[in-house]
Amino acid sequence: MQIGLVAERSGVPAKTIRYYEEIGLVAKPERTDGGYRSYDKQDVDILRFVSRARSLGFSIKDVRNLLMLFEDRERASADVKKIALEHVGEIDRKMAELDSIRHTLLHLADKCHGDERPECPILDGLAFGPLEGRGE
Amino acid sequence: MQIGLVAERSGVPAKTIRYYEEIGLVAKPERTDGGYRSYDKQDVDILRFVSRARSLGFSIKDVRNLLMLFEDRERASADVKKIALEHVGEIDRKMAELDSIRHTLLHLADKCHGDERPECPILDGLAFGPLEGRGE
DNA sequence: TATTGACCTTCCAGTAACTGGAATGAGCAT
DNA sequence: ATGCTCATTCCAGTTACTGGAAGGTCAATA
Repeated sequence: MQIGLVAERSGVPAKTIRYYEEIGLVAKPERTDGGYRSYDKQDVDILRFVSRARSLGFSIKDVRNLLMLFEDRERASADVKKIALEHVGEIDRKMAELDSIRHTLLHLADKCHGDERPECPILDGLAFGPLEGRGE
Repeated sequence: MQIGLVAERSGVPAKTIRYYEEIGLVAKPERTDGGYRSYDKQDVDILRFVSRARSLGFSIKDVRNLLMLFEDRERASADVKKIALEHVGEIDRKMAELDSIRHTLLHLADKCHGDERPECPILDGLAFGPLEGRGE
């Protein structure tokens, strides 16, 4: 499978795939006689995973750690478990924040009567604060 | 309130706050006689919102649109409602993706027996694909 | 009142993570 | 052999910060 198809299937532009290879985020693929990069299905899966994580605000460094978690055969099983679960915690935090923005938006939509009158008084209130009883 | 305190309370570094001002993402604040920027509580709320959105993978452009949604007094109410709800859809998509990564991680953690033996055969399977019946 | 120290200012340079474009090569179809 | 599409490398540009220098503000203290 060559890079264009992988790009299409994974949602990661060919340019970005080459960049990821350059910085060592993903492994160098085989090359055809003509020098073309040659990928398989798993590469698509990995790139899709990377794409997902990136679009959710994980840094390249984060993603690197996550991938290492899957690939590292040397690391003790208990370690992997521990780190994986820590990442789940991080994800839960992100989900809570998404939900917070979701609430803010829903609140805004709710305040709009849906007619033509321009009246969505959200900034006048405190729509941006931590919703419901400030945690921490 | 001066910039350092705002930085601390919003979680956005002072440097970044100045940058956001420079690109017009947030409004220029008042200045004290000495030339210091002077903020109020709402500025903190706005910056916290920005910070949240950015850390969840929304681009500056996205954030700009979201903020405009709250601030634009001219736009028809029905419009605002419509756009806000579209953003909610986008957020739901993000939440599903987060959940997908969450599942992948949980699956990995589950496969680790927790003892010392390095055996977490996740890449050997298909842990990176769309989990359970490929949607789309 | 002078000075110290924390915090602020602007400006400019550097980094991270892409992204676009030029120049060129590969591989298949007419 | 001539297109055409897709690939290659390389270099330059963009976005969104981030660090550091050089210097000003301000409250507290010697």
